[in-house]
Amino acid sequence: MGRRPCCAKVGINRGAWSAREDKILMDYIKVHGEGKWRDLPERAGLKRCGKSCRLRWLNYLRPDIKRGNISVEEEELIVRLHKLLGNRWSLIAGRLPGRTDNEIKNYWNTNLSKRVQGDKINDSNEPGLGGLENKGRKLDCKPGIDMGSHQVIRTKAVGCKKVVVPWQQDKQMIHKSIDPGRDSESPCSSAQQEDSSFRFLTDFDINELLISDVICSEGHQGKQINEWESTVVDGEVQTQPDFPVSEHGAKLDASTNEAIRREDWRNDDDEWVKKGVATRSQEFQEEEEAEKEAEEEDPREVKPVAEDGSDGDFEKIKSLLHSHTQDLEIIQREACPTGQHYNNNMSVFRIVKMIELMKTQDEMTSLVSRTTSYITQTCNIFIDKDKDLRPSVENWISSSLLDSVPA
DNA sequence: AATGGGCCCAACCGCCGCTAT
DNA sequence: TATAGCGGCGGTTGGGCCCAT
Repeated sequence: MGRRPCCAKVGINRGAWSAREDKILMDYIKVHGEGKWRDLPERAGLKRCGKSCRLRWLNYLRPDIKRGNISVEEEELIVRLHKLLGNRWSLIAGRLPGRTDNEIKNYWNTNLSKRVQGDKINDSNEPGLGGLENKGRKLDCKPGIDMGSHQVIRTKAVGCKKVVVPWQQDKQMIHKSIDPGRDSESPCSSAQQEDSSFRFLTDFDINELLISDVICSEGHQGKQINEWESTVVDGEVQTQPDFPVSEHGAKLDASTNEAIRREDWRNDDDEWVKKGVATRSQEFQEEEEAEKEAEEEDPREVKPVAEDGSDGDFEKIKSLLHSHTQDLEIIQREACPTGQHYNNNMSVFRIVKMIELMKTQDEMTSLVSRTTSYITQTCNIFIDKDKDLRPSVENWISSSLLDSVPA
């Protein structure tokens, strides 16, 4: 299956943009906004390829682009993010407001990569950025950050094959499912798994998400899991009264540094898993007890509709979900300073990407735990009570999410 | 002053993921 | 389910500039 070229090659201007072309493009975008790049040249009267217009706008004409030299602080951040993420320039650029991926890529290739190389050769015995100099400047880098060899975090969509989300009555299974060292066998009965209307909430292996996707995913091929994704996104933001969404922006840098500092879980997956097995069993027991206590007092706890036979909790659930889909907007806004919004079909893996720099692994584990718990809790209400009502709730969850996510 | 080499960076190219149909 | 199309990403290119000879 061939792809037609993005534009006709004949009659198209190439090379450097003239001031007049820039003005036409800026004026057009000012009126019509970004997007529809393919049609833009014709509509705007530009003899340019749509992709060329997009690039010109994103890398040069955008009003929020920061001009001037890259500061020492920015440079250090680039180095550290590159250590963490590898050549994923757009992600790195997302952490440097006003800087474009192209600019950072160029800066890396022309300045930093050589110095990193030199650092590896000349300074192999000394940890840190000892050999990293920039026109007389020396980066003030924290000890323990090795410029040379590193293992980057690679996020990748993970195919969801297994069912691990447990039923309400066996809450301990929730913890089992997120513990990398424990048995990942599905706690759900086959009959429950076959319930197609519920499957979109359960077709998900948290073990894979945690180990392969969050920590260092490799060898997995993504696939679309839109229905489930929406729900988990919903759960992700809605299930955590202790999740300080409004403070995320302020915590971005601190959490990034923290993520980089935590060499222990990045350098060796197996080692991390071992550590996790050793320490998490006890942690989860403690968390479980704490949760039990908290649940008894939590006014937001949603009781099964079956208890009093009314549907009143449906409205309560709707209200909770709605309030947290608003939180999702905040997360998006603060996690995407470049304005690069994710589109309506929010996937959990995109969310993971967004927050991977903001959250440590432990936070992530806790996040998935709460998400799983909430989804399970919510669904059981309808499984227990009213099979006819459940699809409408599922639909409502999906549609309300779509409404709440900025285009 | 002419020339050649190196550097910088805007722009291009090709591929890929996602979405709509 | 298959396919077409769009937007985005990362690697590469090449023109212009600077500097040493």
